[in-house]
Amino acid sequence: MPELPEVEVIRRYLVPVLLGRVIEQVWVRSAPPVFLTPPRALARRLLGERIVEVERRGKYLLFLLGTGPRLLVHLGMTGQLRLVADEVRRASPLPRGGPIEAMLDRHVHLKLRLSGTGLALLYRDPRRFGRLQWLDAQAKSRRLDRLGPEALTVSGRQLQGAARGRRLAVKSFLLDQHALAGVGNIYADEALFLAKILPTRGVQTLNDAEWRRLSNSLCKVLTAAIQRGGSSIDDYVRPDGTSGRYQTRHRVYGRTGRPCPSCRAPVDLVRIGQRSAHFCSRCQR
DNA sequence: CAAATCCCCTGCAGGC
DNA sequence: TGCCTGCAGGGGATTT
Repeated sequence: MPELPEVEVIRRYLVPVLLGRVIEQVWVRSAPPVFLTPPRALARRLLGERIVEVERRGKYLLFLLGTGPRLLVHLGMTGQLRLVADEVRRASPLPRGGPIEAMLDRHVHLKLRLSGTGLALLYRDPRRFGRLQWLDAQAKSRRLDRLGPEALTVSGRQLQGAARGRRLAVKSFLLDQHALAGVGNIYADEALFLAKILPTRGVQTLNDAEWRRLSNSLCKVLTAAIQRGGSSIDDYVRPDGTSGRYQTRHRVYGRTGRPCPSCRAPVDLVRIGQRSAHFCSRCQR
């Protein structure tokens, strides 16, 4: 689900709430394969740590802890980080089916109680494609080290360099996190539309100007999406449960058969590398 | 080495 | 109403 804009929106929301807070209680549900670090060991290590920074790399979030280690979080397709009131309500049970009760369902895998806030941070993930990992103070992470440059700030030259010697569709290239970090299916389609480049084009066929247009389009689309709180299609919500508003601005993603916002021709759909690609065959070349 | 394929999961929409 | 199929924002391991 979440691509770079959604992860960044979550990060910015969490920073003012979490920084300086101590994790004073940890609850885990052992549901493989979410826990790259065994859940009980993860809980033991998180307890008592102070959160000193929250960083993002590609689609990963890193919670930096006071004694040096980090908690690495990837949200997969349906992962959510939610802030909820962590009160004990014995006298008045929660209303059935209410939003808070929904947050305490079987899909919650981790709950961190935050000092001085009355809040808990929940990790919830129905499909369990997300991952949680403890990284020791000096430990290197192969997952992080192998990521390509950040899509938000990548240059045309960098993109071109990463594609050198490769032969694959430009759409597949944008989705390869080792080539470029942060882009997923929505923003790959949107950026290619803005750059007027067909998703099926081989990377070896793009010229300098096209690589430049692509990097500019990536920056433009990702920035606009962050500004509007990300794209809420199905599961994605911000930590307070509210939806993003960029999904209404999608030009081609999820708009198969509907008019291209630029030329009114119907938006096309093809499969590229097992994933759907939306595009306008008139505007994109 | 690079690229294609399969698989991990749940939930939902659409067809019958 | 139920059952079936296909599809979904990700990415890793395995195969070719």
